[in-house]
Amino acid sequence: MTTPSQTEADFLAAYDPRAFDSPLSPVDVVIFTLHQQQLKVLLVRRHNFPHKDRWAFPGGFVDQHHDATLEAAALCKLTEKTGVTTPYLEQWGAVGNATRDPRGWSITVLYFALIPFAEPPADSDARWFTLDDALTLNLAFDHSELLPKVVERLRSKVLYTVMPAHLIASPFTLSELQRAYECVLGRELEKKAFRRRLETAGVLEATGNSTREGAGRPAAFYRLRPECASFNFNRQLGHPG
Amino acid sequence: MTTPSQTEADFLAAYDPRAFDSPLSPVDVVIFTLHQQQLKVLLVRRHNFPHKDRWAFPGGFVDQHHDATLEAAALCKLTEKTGVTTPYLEQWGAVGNATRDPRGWSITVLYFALIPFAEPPADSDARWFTLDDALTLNLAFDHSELLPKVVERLRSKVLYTVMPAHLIASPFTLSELQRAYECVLGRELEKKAFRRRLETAGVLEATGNSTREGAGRPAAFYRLRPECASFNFNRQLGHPG
DNA sequence: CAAATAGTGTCTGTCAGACATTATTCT
DNA sequence: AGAATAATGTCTGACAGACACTATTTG
Repeated sequence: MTTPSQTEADFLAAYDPRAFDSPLSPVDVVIFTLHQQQLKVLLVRRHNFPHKDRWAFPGGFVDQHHDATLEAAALCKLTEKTGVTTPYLEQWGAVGNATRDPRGWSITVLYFALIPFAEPPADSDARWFTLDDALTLNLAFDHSELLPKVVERLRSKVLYTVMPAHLIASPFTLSELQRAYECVLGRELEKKAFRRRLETAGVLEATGNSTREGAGRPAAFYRLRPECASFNFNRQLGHPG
Repeated sequence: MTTPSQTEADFLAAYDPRAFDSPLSPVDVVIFTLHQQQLKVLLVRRHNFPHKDRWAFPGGFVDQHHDATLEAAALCKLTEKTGVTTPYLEQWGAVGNATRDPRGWSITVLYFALIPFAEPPADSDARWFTLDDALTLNLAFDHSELLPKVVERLRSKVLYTVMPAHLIASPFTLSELQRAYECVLGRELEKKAFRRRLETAGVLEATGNSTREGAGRPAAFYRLRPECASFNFNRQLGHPG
């Protein structure tokens, strides 16, 4: 294969990418939002084989000519299904084995995204499911196995980040943000401790206005400082009780 | 492509994996150890194009017939270069773009491993480099860009895990473990706080014996409880000062 | 006024940082 | 004894949990 006098340029000129079987390499995005006090996941119904007509994460193959990077490919899948262009987007990891896709060895790179609620575009094949419903569906490929793992990451990171701020519309009140944390964690938080933590971290900034929305004292509006989008606290929120 | 009456079985029977260009999909492993109070990285010299003769992380393509999973493929690369069969092995993530490999679109799945020091097998093309040296080399592919990112993950996880225990031979003394933390972090830790933290977490177990190694009072030996290999503390070690 | 929601005061417990002190070995 | 290393005692400060309290709005 490599002769003694061959140069790198010779090698590349002669290189045929189809000479070897490469695994399939899809990119999938688990998109979360919060709506009506419930954590929801966006799923699309598959129109093609394999697993035609089953629900799945938005995703697909990298377009080698149009996508410059993996992250760009993931963002593209997300924007296509939601219209959102600047989500919180994080790579969960890669999952690869011989059995997850009936077509053969497949390595998916899984991302997850957090966006404020919006109805999918009218022409879309995508639908929001509550997390509980999504967990009971028999999703395409190994997506039913992956979903709980992605949720686990989300729940564990919520204990030391401001991730729930990305699930709601900005600006928001502290009570709204606290409810977002509570929906993700599935338990209540102490109001005072919650506010003190955000206050001393300095991750939020007040926006001049107040709301009134019905009864009660109006709340101040805040937004996440953009440079704090991935802020990490030194301590985790404590365990319940 | 999909006709109305086609079944999943028909589809799979007709499916040709080579009909589409798949990106290249290597698996690479960044292997760390601790030797002579220094954090070291294992690199191999490339014998083939591209980037012949440059140093690189151990890695290569998945063997679709012999590797059942991505993790098995990573473990296989590691064992081949070090002889170690049960390292601490964690996926760092996937990196994919059109430019990282001159042969074309390539998605690497990057793992990192922590092992107690051992010389590479005699017939091996692998060599330990101090981290500082490795960071100055011009490595193959984008490995010089990736190395600092992997190190960043290591350093940040050391603040709330027992990862350095995997870098040293077991059993170990508390002083040895503390030195391992200090080598990774590049700063000194408070002895009492360090011990109290491990004590109250209950992640170590004493092994009956004591050592003497030269001067001073002999220290007790401990090993990491296997079920605590991925233990997470609720609080991070504080920032220096 | 009462109900509802926003926001604060303050006590307690946990645990990391700092550093002084004691313990056990060797030469 | 003195040097070297291991191990402990204990004070302080940061910050989370708990919960009672005050503040501001609408009806």
